[in-house]
Amino acid sequence: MTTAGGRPPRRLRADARDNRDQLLAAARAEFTEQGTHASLNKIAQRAGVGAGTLYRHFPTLAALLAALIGDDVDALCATGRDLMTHPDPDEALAVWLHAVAVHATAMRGLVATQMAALRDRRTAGALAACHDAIRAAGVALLDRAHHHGSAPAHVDIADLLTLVNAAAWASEQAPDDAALLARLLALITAGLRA
Amino acid sequence: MTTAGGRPPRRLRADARDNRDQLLAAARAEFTEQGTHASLNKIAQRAGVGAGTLYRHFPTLAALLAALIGDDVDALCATGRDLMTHPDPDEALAVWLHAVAVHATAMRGLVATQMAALRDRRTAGALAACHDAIRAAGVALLDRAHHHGSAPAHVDIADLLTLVNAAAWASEQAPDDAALLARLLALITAGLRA
DNA sequence: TTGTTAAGCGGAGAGGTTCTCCATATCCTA
DNA sequence: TAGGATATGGAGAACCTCTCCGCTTAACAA
Repeated sequence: MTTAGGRPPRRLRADARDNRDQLLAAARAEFTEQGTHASLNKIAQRAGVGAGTLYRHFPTLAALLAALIGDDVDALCATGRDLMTHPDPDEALAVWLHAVAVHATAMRGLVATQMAALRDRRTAGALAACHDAIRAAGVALLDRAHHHGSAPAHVDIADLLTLVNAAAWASEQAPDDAALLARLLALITAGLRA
Repeated sequence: MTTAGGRPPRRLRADARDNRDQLLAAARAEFTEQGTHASLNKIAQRAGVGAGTLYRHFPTLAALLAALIGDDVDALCATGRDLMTHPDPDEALAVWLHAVAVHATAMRGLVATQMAALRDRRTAGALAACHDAIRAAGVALLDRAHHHGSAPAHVDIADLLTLVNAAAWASEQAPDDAALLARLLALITAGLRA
């Protein structure tokens, strides 16, 4: 909750803090049901607050998302640290990439919204912190695989993560092909062992 | 223009045909400027017709897109046929995949809209024909690479194309990194030679 | 306890979108 | 040229996002 998560501002009035929590809960519920295309209006309504309140707490969709996925991101980084002691560096990397992809598909539309948000000057900050945390974890695993002799030297972790996210996005578009994500990741990791 | 393109219906009244052409031209212009998030209202306005007319000719965004990209798809298939005589099967496949990706990024948002449309029962038909045509061209090239001994046997062309489209989508999200697409495709094709 | 005040609230409203409906206008054929 | 089939357009319904600002209320000092 502390490394990458969207921290609430310095000090919040008690009622404001309650509303913020209500909003996060409502958003999580609504996103789970509708994907990130859920209406922000409806989230405010579900939380029992006015639209203005939502927009004051979370000026953009990305800010809301960042607050929501912060914990997941921290968990992902912890998993990465654990995997550093895994006996097989190749498998460690593969397992972690899979975890990244699964996280990305936690809510329908998450990947796309994140990618879009990273491009948007207004909102890049909130999500960029999450991204950086993940990249840092990934670079360690990739380095280890490289020194182990299996991964090629010229692979950029940012590119690799981008491709993994893209695969997650694609698998999200085909919800009735549950095995697609695994097949796409296999295609990708095959390249790493080349 | 004949294989996969969105053919106009059987017989069209002369004025209707004119309007249809106006709409396609306006859509192409608007999509080029704004990406596929362009407002359909504005397209109708630009074409000088009412919104109702647009929706009668193209009930959905996907139908409009299918009519627009039909020619591109045919060109892609022709390129595929040409590449069948290329001396190096590996390179032929790589070149063709690159062409597929470039086609997919011709208009911002094209890939995402297509992918989404393929999932939508109302609109799957129009674009599925395009997809099938491309897949047919790809399977020939992949087969050839496989018999040449380079591509692994278990690769599904549909998965490969999905991954290539996903890469195209990702590179579209990062418009200021012009080389990203090439790097992602390199990552993918490295896996094919594994 | 009570008064002051800044923080926070909510919802109407501006301006955008998609998509439908059907009275009207236009083409085409006999 | 007349009449029926076909196509039109734009107002309107129902959504969306995001802003503004008068009102409410928590928090703190006296």
